[in-house]
Amino acid sequence: MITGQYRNALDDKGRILIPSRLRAEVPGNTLVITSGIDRCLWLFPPEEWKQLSDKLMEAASPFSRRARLLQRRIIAPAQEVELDKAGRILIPPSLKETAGLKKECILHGIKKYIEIWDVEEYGSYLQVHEDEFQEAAEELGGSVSFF
Amino acid sequence: MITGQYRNALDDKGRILIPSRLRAEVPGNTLVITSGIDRCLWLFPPEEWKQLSDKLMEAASPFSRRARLLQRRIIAPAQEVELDKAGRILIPPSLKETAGLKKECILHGIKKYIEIWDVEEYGSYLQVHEDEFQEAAEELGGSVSFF
DNA sequence: TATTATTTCCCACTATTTCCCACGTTCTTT
DNA sequence: AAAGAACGTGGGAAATAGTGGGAAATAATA
Repeated sequence: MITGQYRNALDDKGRILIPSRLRAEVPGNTLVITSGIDRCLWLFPPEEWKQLSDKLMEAASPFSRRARLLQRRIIAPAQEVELDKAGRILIPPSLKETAGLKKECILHGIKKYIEIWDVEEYGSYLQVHEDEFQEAAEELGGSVSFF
Repeated sequence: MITGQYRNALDDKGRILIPSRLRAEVPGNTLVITSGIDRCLWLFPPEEWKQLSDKLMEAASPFSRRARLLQRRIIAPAQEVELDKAGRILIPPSLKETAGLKKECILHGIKKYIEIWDVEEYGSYLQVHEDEFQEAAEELGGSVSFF
């Protein structure tokens, strides 16, 4: 169960350290990186990736415009990456660009996968969606309670 | 039943003491800390956290915009923290920042979880929401009575 | 084929985290 | 009131995390 939010930097070679707390939750030393929804990258343990991509493909005949779109956005950009001895991965340049990563990044775990954001992109994402978040939380008030 | 309001200070290393009265109500010596709604942090006993986060994840595919937002705001920042021998926890830097904690903090128990606020943030929160509080209290007047 | 550029692997340094201990203050008990 | 226990705070040292950079290996270009 991967959670926790961290701030690390891309170095000049395009490498970034996966925070050790997150790393500890990842089996093996390879991950699948791909373009996420919203301006970020998604990192999956190979197992999780297999499940997700299989599901995406099932629902997805190449004759459906939407399916093709999903496949192209999520599946096509996926690459396997290895953790080096220091626990870093090399971000493929094309993905670095699509996510708008510059130097300072936010990494966080969402239970089953890890997201990587540019710090500023994430800041403005949160800002733009603040009202929507408050609404969503308010709605939860009706169905989720602690007791 | 965790209740009571206390004022403790973060030290230079980002540690804060959980007041012993609150600590006494916590089973074990680990808590889950995450970003709350409004500018504060929430501390849950692992059990409670599991329940809450499972509920949040239920309705939550990464392909729903609203679900992603909730996951990013509530689930992603969550981290397990251990109480040290003195009964303190280390506030992860990213959370310290999101909650705007400086030094003096308010800790209070709300039945099943603990909130941590920066003293000043909390003061202005109360001020800003005073009217709304009065209204809410008024509404309750119709349905809740002490006897 | 020689030369240059890029990638991969490894090592090293610094900052942060973790673990432990210590001290003054406050509360409780006798 | 005195003594002891527990509470709240601080800090030092060892271990680990995070970052940078050089050299070897591979790929690209002329």
